[in-house]
Amino acid sequence: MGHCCYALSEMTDSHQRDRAGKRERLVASAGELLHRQGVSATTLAQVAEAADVPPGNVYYYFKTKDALVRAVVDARIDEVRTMLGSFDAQPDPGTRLKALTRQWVEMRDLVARHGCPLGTLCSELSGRDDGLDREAAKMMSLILDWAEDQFRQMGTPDPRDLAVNLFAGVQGGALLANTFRDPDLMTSHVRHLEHWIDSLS
Amino acid sequence: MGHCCYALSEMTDSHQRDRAGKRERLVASAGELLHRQGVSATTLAQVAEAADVPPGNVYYYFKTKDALVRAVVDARIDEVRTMLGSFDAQPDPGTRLKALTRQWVEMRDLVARHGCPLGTLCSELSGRDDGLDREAAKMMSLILDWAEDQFRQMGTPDPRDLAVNLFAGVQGGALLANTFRDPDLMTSHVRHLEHWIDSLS
DNA sequence: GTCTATAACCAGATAGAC
DNA sequence: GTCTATCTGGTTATAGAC
Repeated sequence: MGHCCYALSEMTDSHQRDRAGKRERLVASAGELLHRQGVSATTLAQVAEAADVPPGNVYYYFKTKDALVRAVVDARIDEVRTMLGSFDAQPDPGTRLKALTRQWVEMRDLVARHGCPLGTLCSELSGRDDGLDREAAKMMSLILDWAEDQFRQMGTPDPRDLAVNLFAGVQGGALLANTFRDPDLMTSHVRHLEHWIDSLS
Repeated sequence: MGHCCYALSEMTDSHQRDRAGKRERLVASAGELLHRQGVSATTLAQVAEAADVPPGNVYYYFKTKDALVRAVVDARIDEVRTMLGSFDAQPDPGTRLKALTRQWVEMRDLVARHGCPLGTLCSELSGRDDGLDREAAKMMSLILDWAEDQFRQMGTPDPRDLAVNLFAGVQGGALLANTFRDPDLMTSHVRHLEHWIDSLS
């Protein structure tokens, strides 16, 4: 997340460097294209070309298109975990919560162009018969549970409702920033949310 | 909007009853399918079948698929206008704003299943080279401008920011309700927003 | 184990029949 | 004026070549 939104974990086994390299390039390219164009509008040929992999060759690395999408979602889940973990360095829950919302300010240009990478995925994957919608929901659950915990540490009543309120604000702000292609909308809206956080302590 | 979310304006010319009837049935069916499945995942064959029109025949009524999508967006814009107009009956701006948010509570089941009919459209149509993204943005502009005006009537400072804050909350709540398939999330979140509105006056 | 040629299918769009 | 048979292109997926 954050500056390096489409980043993925480093490869570990140098024996399988090329293979893993291609696989990861495919997931990275797919993640970017899924964000920019949506899931069903993105073709495997586009993903292959963006990853510099021969077209049609995608099926060697992923049994089906859905499997590739699933890999993208799982990568996002990892990114969310890493992001939340990085906030532990902050001294108090209010500062940690503002470190969360600041992420969306930092990727405001990306958000204005293509929407929140998490929100658009959840929106498009919602209501699928396979488990992909639930997988996408995990991204949001991680954040909501984490935020709820922060509010609880602040000693506020109804920490879950506050977490939902905060993150709904972030997601709704991202949607409007995208709709109006206006990164500044994201910035000023998050400022509003941060003032709200400060008002609670 | 509201209870009859996919409703369209009545036909006017009984001479063209069948023709207009089919055209409107196509727009209504398309609107529902676009909401349920998304734009690019919806095929014209599905729309034709849902509207009980011969497949392939869609092109007699709409030059292209984009033209059909545009007709759906325009119909939504009209629905938004009608909805906002219906709130004029309310006595004061605070009550009018709560009448707005109440709409999303009333369609909470629809929202939980397929997302906000306005938000998902804007999300998917954003960043298109044709003017469809701007057309979709009009739906949101109408609501934001109207809400801004209500806040201004309440005499609050920064009415535009408050309008954005309110509607971002609604849209974000809809996204989370959809992600977790939980209509109650929409209900309780809107209650939170309504308390916030009350706290301003 | 890695990749390519091709199959099978389905989309949007059109020419022309009624 | 209304509708249908068909075409073209592109997509997912696979069988089999290297």
